[in-house]
Amino acid sequence: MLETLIRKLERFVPLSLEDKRMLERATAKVQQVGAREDFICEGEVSNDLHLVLNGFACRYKILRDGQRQIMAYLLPGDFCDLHVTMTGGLDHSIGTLTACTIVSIPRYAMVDLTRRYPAINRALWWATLVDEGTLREWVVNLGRRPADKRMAHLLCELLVRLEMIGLANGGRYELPLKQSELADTLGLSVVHVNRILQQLRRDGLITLKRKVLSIHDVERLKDFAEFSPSYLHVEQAESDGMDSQRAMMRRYEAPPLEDMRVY
Amino acid sequence: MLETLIRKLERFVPLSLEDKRMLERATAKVQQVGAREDFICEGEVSNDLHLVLNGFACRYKILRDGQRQIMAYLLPGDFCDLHVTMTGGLDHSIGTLTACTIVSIPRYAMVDLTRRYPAINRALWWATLVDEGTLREWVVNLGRRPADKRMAHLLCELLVRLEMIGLANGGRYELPLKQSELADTLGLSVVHVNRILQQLRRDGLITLKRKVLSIHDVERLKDFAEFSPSYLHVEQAESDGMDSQRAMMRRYEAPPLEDMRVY
DNA sequence: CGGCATTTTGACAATCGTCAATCAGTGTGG
DNA sequence: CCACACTGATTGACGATTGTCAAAATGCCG
Repeated sequence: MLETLIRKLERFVPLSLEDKRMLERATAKVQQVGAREDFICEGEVSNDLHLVLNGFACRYKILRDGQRQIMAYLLPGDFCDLHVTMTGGLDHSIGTLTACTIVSIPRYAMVDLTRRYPAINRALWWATLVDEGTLREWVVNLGRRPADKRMAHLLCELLVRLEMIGLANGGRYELPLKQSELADTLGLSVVHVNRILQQLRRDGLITLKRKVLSIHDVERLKDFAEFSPSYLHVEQAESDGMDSQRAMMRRYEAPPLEDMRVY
Repeated sequence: MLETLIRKLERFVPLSLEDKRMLERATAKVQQVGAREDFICEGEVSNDLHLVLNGFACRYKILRDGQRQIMAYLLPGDFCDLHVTMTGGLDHSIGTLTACTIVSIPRYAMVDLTRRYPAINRALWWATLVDEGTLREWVVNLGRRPADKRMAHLLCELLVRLEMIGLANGGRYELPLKQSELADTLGLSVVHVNRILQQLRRDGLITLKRKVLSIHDVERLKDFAEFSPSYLHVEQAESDGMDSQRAMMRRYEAPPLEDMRVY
């Protein structure tokens, strides 16, 4: 059931069969949520953590005047509210963008797992740090890039993230977002998003039709957006001839401290 | 030496004398860094973590065209690069804004501490989650607030953070930043920052002279900025008549899971 | 009193937002 | 199959916010 999560975690830290078995066993309820529904609301207290199995969800906040800002996209394999384990409550809402499959994991199960299985502990740490790096990148994007590069950067990030979970290929992926949702992500108006998309199309950088995005020349778009995927900690295991097992070990050894359980 | 850090951590999790003693013992080198110097550079690998003891520092990134975006302010008691413990490298730079005192803590010492002292583990987790919450708030600020509210929000955040470490009082604190640094934080131009500050002064919200900021009516500014400090997890221990010991316990018990070691 | 960094101003331009209308796609019921 | 309604995308005209450039004023330090 949790293949996507496990595959993601194994990008960071190798997990034993036991680790994986225990993770699988922690899942409680699986629920289907329709498109554009909130499934965790601000202030709500829950004894479960949530994980996206399928579909696009997002973390967002609504301001007094009704404006919305999306703070994160939650893709298959992403935790929605891992931090609630410690803080006990959310100061924002989480809703779906498309229909989603959401797994609940009881808080106590997660606490237990992280206490007893150091590799899981480490892996979840990595996942959190990647989220934090992504937030930093969004700050740069919102603060200092003009609308067109901002959009391009987002499209590049989604490309890389979706590639990692097998949902993008050859610069092509399904982008099930409305322009108003892109606007709420990039801090722009819908109208401007529309114009920017058309500009990117005119410039031959992308095709976006019927919710399918095609990036014509990925390198060109990345260069235009000044996109560097390092913050996502992608490591293309096979690309330099290593078999994936060895690649994984090398990755793990990089910080030269055995059994590094931090926090 | 680490009073500021310890006081901050104790806001989240009570620490035993032993915990505190071990933390103190972990410190290695203490260095003085002049104003506006980089002390950790992008890509640089170090076996030490860094903690601000004194002064203002920041995390930032420079774009191709020379623009800078500040992604975080690092105040006394804040870790600069806790996440390097896992990822082993930084994808951005860290520099001082004022002269700073910086403590180095060997990575291995930190790993050891977090493995052997669950309370320290928990406390550092909290600190990280607060940082993440702050980043989310900055995304909202940059994405959806106009320049004046954006500035007001930043000033409120700094007020609360500085109050927590005893560097602000009665809506008044030393703000040693140049307007160009505020601009690089808020994603604005220097000229616009200048005009916004004048507007806030004209509106009677603030006084800012010789690097000292006075907020005339804190509630009014917070309301204007739509600032809610929940993401900073401030809890005013004494304000409702509890003694601080009890307040701390209550805080700790809030998520009702004993010995919660997460991650 | 210089000399330099920083703040402040004004004039102007670019980016981006708002409003309102039109167009296109999709699904429904007759 | 077509009329209809609805949502989302697109367009044009216009306005507001914010940026750029260059100069002047102020503050700070030796």
